[in-house]
Amino acid sequence: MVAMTTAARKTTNPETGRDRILREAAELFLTRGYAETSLRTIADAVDMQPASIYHHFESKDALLTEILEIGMEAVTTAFAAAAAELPPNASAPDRLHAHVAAHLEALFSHHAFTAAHVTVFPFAPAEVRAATVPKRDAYEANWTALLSAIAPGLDDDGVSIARLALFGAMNSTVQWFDPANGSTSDLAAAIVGPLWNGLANS
Amino acid sequence: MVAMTTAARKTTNPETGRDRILREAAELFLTRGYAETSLRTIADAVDMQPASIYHHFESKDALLTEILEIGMEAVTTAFAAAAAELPPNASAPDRLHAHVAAHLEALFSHHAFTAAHVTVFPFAPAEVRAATVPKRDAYEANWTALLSAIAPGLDDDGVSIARLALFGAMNSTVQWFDPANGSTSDLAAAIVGPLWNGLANS
DNA sequence: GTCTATATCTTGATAGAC
DNA sequence: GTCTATCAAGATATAGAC
Repeated sequence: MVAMTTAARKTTNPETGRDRILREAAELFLTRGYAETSLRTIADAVDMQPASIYHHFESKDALLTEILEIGMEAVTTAFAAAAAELPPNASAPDRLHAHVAAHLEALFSHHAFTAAHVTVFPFAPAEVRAATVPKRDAYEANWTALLSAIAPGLDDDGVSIARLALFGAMNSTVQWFDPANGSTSDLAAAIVGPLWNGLANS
Repeated sequence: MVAMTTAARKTTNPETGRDRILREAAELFLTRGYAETSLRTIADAVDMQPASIYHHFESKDALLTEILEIGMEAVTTAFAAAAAELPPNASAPDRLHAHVAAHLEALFSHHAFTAAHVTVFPFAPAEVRAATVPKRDAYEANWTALLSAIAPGLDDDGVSIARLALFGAMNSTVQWFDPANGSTSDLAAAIVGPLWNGLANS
């Protein structure tokens, strides 16, 4: 059970059997749920026998854990990349838009992995959740810092509520937004615009 | 398999064995997930044998269907009640706050039933989802009408996105808000305030 | 690294006594 | 209306050949 980093995984092209299992399983967990998806179903999707999966992953839980970790790495990397690309003197609404767009783009480009985080995580077995919590906390801290900086009038509770409500709004998009109908950047603008200026001005 | 309305159910006090099953099952589905919760677990929670549950519900799916229906009735009733209580000349932000507060209040007072709607519905068996969709659509139409009225500057797409993002924000509260830490009305104000006036002014 | 075969357990659901 | 007893199916996981 070797735990590779995303970097190591990315240099290992092309897609291995192991990667294929991860990808198909993530897709199935996302659409059907974790407990609802059997190893037989996953095995069918990758044209293997159920037993063969155990050569790559020690258990179904370990498979889910790795999927969730990949998803959290994707949004964390996207957040850092967006910060690096912003001009130093970017305005507050521009910064907000850049990070919302980055989150949404990661949500849809690594769709199965990141979206599984949104919908599957709450019902994952306790051990699986516990293994993923530290990375989630670190990512949330990025957002707390961002919102504090751009909305200095909010107190700590206000920042918390704003962050959680914004997460709720962004993450719910996996259940209703179709990237075929527009770019994630436009979607980000449609969310950030009314949020920044207020519905009062819309 | 008699399908009672909420009204009929409410006049049938006190809590029957059947009601107890509904309540405990809703709680378990919410916290552990539907597929993750066995009938044996539900039976334990109500101090019965698994077989006894089948006297009240014809299947596990039927039990979930009824739970989801109760939840949707609760928010629909709350929306109508909030509309009825508003003065005819209430301001747009007051109307928005009243309905957000009503939704949140219903979410937490009928917590297990309405929150199950948020988290369990996406993974419910297809037949269960199909049975509940019409009531969900009707409820959503209420919000579309409300948002169109109070933010006339938004086009249809803008209204849709605003509604979905707001739903995402409101419904995510079941995963992080604790009613012991404040009233749902205050929570509604904390969400509606920045949303209405804009983060730019916060 | 993938297979066949199978062990072991848990699941939703049923039969029938009381 | 609740029970005991049980079934048939499906689950995760393992053993060992190739």
